[in-house]
Amino acid sequence: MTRSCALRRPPWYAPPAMADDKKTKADNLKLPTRTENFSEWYIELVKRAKLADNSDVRGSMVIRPNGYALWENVQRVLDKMFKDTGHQNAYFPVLIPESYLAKEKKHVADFAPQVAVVTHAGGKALPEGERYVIRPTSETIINRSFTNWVQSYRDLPLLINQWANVMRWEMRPRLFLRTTEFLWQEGHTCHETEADAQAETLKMLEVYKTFAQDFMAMPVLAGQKTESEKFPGADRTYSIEAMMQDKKALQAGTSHMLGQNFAKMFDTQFQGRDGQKHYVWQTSWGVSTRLIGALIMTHSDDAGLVVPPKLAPTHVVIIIIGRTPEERGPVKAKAEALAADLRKSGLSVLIDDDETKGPGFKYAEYELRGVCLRAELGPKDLEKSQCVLVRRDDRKKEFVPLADAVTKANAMLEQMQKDLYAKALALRDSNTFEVNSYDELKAKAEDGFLLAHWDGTPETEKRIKDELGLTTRNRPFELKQEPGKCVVTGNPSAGRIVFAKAY
RNA sequence: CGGGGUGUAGCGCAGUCUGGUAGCGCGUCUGCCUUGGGCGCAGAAGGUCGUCGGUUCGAAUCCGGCCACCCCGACCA
Repeated sequence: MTRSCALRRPPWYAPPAMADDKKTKADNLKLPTRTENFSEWYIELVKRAKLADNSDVRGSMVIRPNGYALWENVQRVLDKMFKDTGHQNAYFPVLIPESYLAKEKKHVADFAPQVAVVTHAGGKALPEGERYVIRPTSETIINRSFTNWVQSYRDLPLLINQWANVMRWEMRPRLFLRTTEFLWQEGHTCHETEADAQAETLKMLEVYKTFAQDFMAMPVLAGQKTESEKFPGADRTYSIEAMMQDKKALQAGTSHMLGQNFAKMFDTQFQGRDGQKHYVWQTSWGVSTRLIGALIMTHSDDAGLVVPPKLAPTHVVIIIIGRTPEERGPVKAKAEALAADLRKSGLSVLIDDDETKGPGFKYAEYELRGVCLRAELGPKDLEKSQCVLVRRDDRKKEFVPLADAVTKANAMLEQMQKDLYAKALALRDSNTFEVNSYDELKAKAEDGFLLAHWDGTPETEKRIKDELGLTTRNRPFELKQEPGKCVVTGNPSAGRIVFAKAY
């Protein structure tokens, strides 16, 4: 059928597809490169590594097992950190009476465009005033409970966290980074004094920073957000900001000092040591599945996903090599023994004994999926009592005696964790600049983090955003604050702030 | 919501200009073969060509409406 059809073509006819035939099969399977098109690389990587799919609901995504496994590891580690700092988990409803949001004027005004409203239920239109919103965040409904829970200063501090989904109607969704529905945790706490609440706000920001650096191997700048970047309803907002490989900034976590704003709206009061009624001081803080996007864009390369060992669902994959059952049998036995030993040392191990795929295919496949370490084991290795270990990030082959394999694998993973951090830090440092004039700010707009003096006014901030597409990220604690002159207006500035293109 | 683009097999695409009833690569399935960087050979399955309508003897192809998705802007963790 194919043939007769082809013959019907005029003799000079050559299907355009022929042009691509020079490409090898391997070329066709490759990802777009980061330098060619970063955003296409990202999308393709997410899909090909089977992390997530777009769903038929615009802006919503399906998180596939490979992607969800990453989130589960994020959850496992953070949940422990929260509990170690005295927090408890609870769960609050996904539907919030619309009237709750309206109680906080700034809160409702800023969230309104992003909120999905339930207008019909039980087969009927809900009357005005009895409608529900799907939570975009839970400060309001949680405060409703807190009001009942808190009676006395003895009930404080109240330290609650919830793992949940939230919904914010987004105009321009992007897998993991910005989806209409996303998974997150939101911590909500009540304190007796302003100082206590402020301390909690910074403590949790520090927890996020530690998590980002020690587990995600992602350097972050912790600091305070400006007025206009502040959370609606907070007194102060803090964030951790990371630099992706395309030099754009990504807000990876936030922590808010809420003051008494929500307490006053919901009358959350306690009887103090002085016998008088006082409003509680509150905080809230959260990180989301956006972290998975951050993880990908920080470490991955043109071959696929790279995951820091401390968050990797699979640490080692053992590839069995051999032609015949006679060859494969002993190799497989040895592989299983090795896997058992590796597992005993705390690693997650996969053995690939699929005979229908060649080793080369498997190497590429596990690189795409981000398995940290590949162990190759074949007949030649058995003769020498060795195996081949290859780190995902540098892909250098090492021949290791089987007797040392467990120790070596663990050491390599530990080194990989460190190297990933160092590499990410080097990227950030070499793309962070002090700029001292508007022209320089403009010239370097695409170049990374720009430390500039700013007069502190929302007007100037907006002008820079409108004209250059740069937003303030935060005022990092680690950045020494010395007075200077605003690069736009020349007015006095208390210190430099980070400007960058942002996700 | 504005500007641009794309809808054809599971995925990536050609075919549309010039109408004649659908093809390529990858993947999948079967058999043989192969295994240290995406093996090879042979065979097979798989598509109401986004959707609705119009023109025509005849529409993936021409005309009109609608829908969806992607990219760029406004919003954002």
